[in-house]
Amino acid sequence: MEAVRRTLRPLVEGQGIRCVHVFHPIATKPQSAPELVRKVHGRAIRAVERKGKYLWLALDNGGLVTLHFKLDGQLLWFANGRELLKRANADVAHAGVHVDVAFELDKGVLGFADRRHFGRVQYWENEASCPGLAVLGVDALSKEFTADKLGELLSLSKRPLKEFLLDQSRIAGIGNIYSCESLWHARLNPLRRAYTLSQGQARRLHKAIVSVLRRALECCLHPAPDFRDPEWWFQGLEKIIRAYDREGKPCRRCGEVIRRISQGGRSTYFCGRCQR
DNA sequence: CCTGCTACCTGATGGC
DNA sequence: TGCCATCAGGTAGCAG
Repeated sequence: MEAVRRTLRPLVEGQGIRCVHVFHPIATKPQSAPELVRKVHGRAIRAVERKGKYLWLALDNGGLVTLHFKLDGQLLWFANGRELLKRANADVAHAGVHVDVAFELDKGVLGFADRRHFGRVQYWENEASCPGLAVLGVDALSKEFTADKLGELLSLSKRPLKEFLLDQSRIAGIGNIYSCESLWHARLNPLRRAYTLSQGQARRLHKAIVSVLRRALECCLHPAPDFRDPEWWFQGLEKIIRAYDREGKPCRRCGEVIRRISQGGRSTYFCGRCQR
């Protein structure tokens, strides 16, 4: 999401929103689509911000449009309204592309698409009024996320490390892939209870989280996303992945077979020998 | 407060 | 081929 924010910023910052289209109203649920259109029409985009996995357009009236991609959401970019209306939800043979919501700006059109319809585009009067945003803990890429802060959070939780890392209300921005990867790098077993870590282990985990996220961000920015291509997806992430989705393959550190278990309804991949 | 379960959707993949 | 089960980068809402 940070790579998306950085790429999107120069495209939209400072631009006026001339027209809002909601092609699939499910994308604004439980908010009403006409209300989103009414509130956002004619406003200007002051900034593009992010916390955890929430991305938002900060508007000139203090309001915001939050974009949450869930599992499959993505941004699209069209040259103008004519191109948008020609291609949005049209036949693939006619360069059609699935679009849920679109914002016609002074120069270009920003689209939001999620065929699975988990993702959301919503309007809020201020940051505090968006519940999902309000409950987020410290952002994992922020300077407030220090080793001491992580140590303190760990000491307050009895949950297994893997579930602890996925809890956005403690640390925001770590998902299933990066939690597996961080624990692999820190050589910590995902089933370990958070509060049982020593200070040294907490520092190791902090270092692992930060380095995994920084390297993933570098990866996702080179090359940067091209929102004009609806097929676009992050390139080169595979080359930094060490444990995720490697069930049955050898651990890249010790050679033991990577295991897959279920924790909190999600898959966890780890090495049972070198992660302790 | 905390934890665990289910729902929300669509599409890809693999076994038979 | 078809059919069915399972899986997917996330969160919200609910019961206990």
